[in-house]
Amino acid sequence: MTDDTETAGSPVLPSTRRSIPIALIRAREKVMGPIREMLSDCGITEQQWRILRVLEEYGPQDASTLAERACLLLPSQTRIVQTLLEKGLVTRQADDKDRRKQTVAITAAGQAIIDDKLQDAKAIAARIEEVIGKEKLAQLLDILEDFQKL
Amino acid sequence: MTDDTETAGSPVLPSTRRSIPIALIRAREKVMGPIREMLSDCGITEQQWRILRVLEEYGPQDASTLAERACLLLPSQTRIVQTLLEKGLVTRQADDKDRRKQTVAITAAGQAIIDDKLQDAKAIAARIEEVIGKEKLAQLLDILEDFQKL
DNA sequence: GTGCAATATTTGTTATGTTAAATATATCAG
DNA sequence: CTGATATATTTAACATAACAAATATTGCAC
Repeated sequence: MTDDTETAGSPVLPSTRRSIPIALIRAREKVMGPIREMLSDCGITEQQWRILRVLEEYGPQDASTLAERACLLLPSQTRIVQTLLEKGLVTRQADDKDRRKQTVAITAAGQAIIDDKLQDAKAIAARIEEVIGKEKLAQLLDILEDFQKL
Repeated sequence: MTDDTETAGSPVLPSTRRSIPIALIRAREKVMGPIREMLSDCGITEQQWRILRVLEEYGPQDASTLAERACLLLPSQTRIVQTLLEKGLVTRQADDKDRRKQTVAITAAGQAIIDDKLQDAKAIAARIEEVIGKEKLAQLLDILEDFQKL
């Protein structure tokens, strides 16, 4: 099927298959399918998982930095961190130097959840690599990183 | 900064910068920033815009097909289409052959909104192309399409 | 110290994601 | 033709998140 089949009256923008934001979300939905399944097993949402992953990678950090890295708005993050606190998966405490800042950190229980899902996550990553190819995947990640320059 | 700076105790998964789902969402957030700004001007949400874009590209189509293309669950889409109906941007009518199916189509008013935003959208696309590069952008879109095979 | 900016949280509203159930139509075996 | 099943979509209900505005606290310049 070419881009001209099945079109409406007069498309004035690039095909949605060649639209960056739509192509990104379509790819992401495909990737997230098995991951959401994995997470629903342990009662963790996508955003909660993202916070845990960022905390694991970068260590304890203030709320603003965490929100930037986890792609969350601060008010949303505050509520998500609260539920993670109740679950005992993270801690939150005021910074000693600047008491406006709240430092969030992952707990052993939080780390345990990541460790538990490690095999699943690796299997999902392997499946993706199998379909897309190692080389293209590396290219993709390189290009995606470039978007941070926007 | 290397991947080893600022790490927590023992990261067991790839850096979030090399994690496909997180890299996809980070890139998408960067791209969507100016687009959300553009859309807020005309009181259209991201999902509403996606529906209009897909309807413009593929023409009138049944709800299931539309949902698949716009990356929306049917119940969410039903509500979004209802608000688009109230705004007069789309129409919905039962299919003649199979009256279970609902055919959704964009109206002239809906098309007008797309046309209105055309210049803005082109400027945003041009900015992305300027930063990422035409060639890499084409590569990116090719690779993202491959994810549909997952 | 006063005023202003910065950091987070809190609150309220709206929109969406998600699951299950309900509705309407179509298909098909008998 | 009837009843059972399958398909397409909507509705309902709840949880989550986006977003905007208000509040509280701290840090900093003057």
